[in-house]
Amino acid sequence: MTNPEANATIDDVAAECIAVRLRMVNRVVTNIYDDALRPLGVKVSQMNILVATAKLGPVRPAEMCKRLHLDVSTLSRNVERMRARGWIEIVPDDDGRAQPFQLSREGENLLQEALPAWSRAQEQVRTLLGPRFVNELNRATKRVRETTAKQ
Amino acid sequence: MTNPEANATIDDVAAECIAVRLRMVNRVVTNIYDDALRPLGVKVSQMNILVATAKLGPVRPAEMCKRLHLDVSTLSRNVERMRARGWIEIVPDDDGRAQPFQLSREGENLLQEALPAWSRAQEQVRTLLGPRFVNELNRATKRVRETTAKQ
DNA sequence: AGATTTTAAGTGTATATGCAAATAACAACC
DNA sequence: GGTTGTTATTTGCATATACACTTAAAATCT
Repeated sequence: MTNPEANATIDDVAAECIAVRLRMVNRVVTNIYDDALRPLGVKVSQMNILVATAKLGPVRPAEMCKRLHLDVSTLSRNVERMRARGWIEIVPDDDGRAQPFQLSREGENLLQEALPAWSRAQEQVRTLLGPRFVNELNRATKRVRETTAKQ
Repeated sequence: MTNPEANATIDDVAAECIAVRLRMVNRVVTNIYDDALRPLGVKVSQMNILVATAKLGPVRPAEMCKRLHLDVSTLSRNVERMRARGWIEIVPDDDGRAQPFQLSREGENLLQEALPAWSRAQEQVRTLLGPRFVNELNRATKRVRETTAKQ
């Protein structure tokens, strides 16, 4: 029952839980992109950050985290791994606390080389989930961006 | 451009990548459920498995993994953690390789106690994402279940 | 200017996740 | 019935993720 008056049951959770479904689809989709990107030695999680970095130019971790709704400590480790691989580089900043980073030449090369694999995965996933899901995902994403500011 | 003839660009990835959006929404939603469940000392990832275990009765890891599209090694560790907490118990099986498990009494108690927190998170997420997204997620989930059998 | 508060980022710890390889038990084949 | 192959699960390793806490630097306040 979706009746808010009634108390939920374990069966309701099994039948309706949004997190169950979303997390399952997320696993399947992530694996499809990761499979396609494997020959390039990059995972979709890092490609996401690299693409966002390409778009934002030199950007501070905190700013990136707001955009991606990512915890700063998570980004910190990801940045370190990608820096170690030479895909991003730290740039100086007037504020001594800040550690802005940007895409390196190698990072841009990697992205260029990854585009065909990305396209294949993207098409595979679009076919799997259907265009209506993708449309609703876009709307939901906008709503999330507007609603939860993620200090 | 969504034109399959043309080569994708980095801007296309930033503007269209399904994985970026899905993973972001997944992070936000997981955090909402985890926040609600924190007082109970369980995360939504484990609650998912507990609920599936409640529904399936004694179940083998491989069978559970097919249902949830989870890697067997991932489930193996999750089961170990939940067994250590007393929420599930291993049951004997004729096949010496199999390690079927079921919900324990304590596991069922935990689920019962977690229901109100789950309901709050579920409503919060439904409001955030909108009913149309939830509908499409359900359709997409069915398609994933039918399409990718996940050996 | 000096003390306090706020902000930016990194560290410690824990869970979640998946691939590759190892292990163990069953099944099939000759 | 012993060898070979298959299946079920676990382990080793690496990344992704977040919370709590720490550290360092800037901003504010008096």
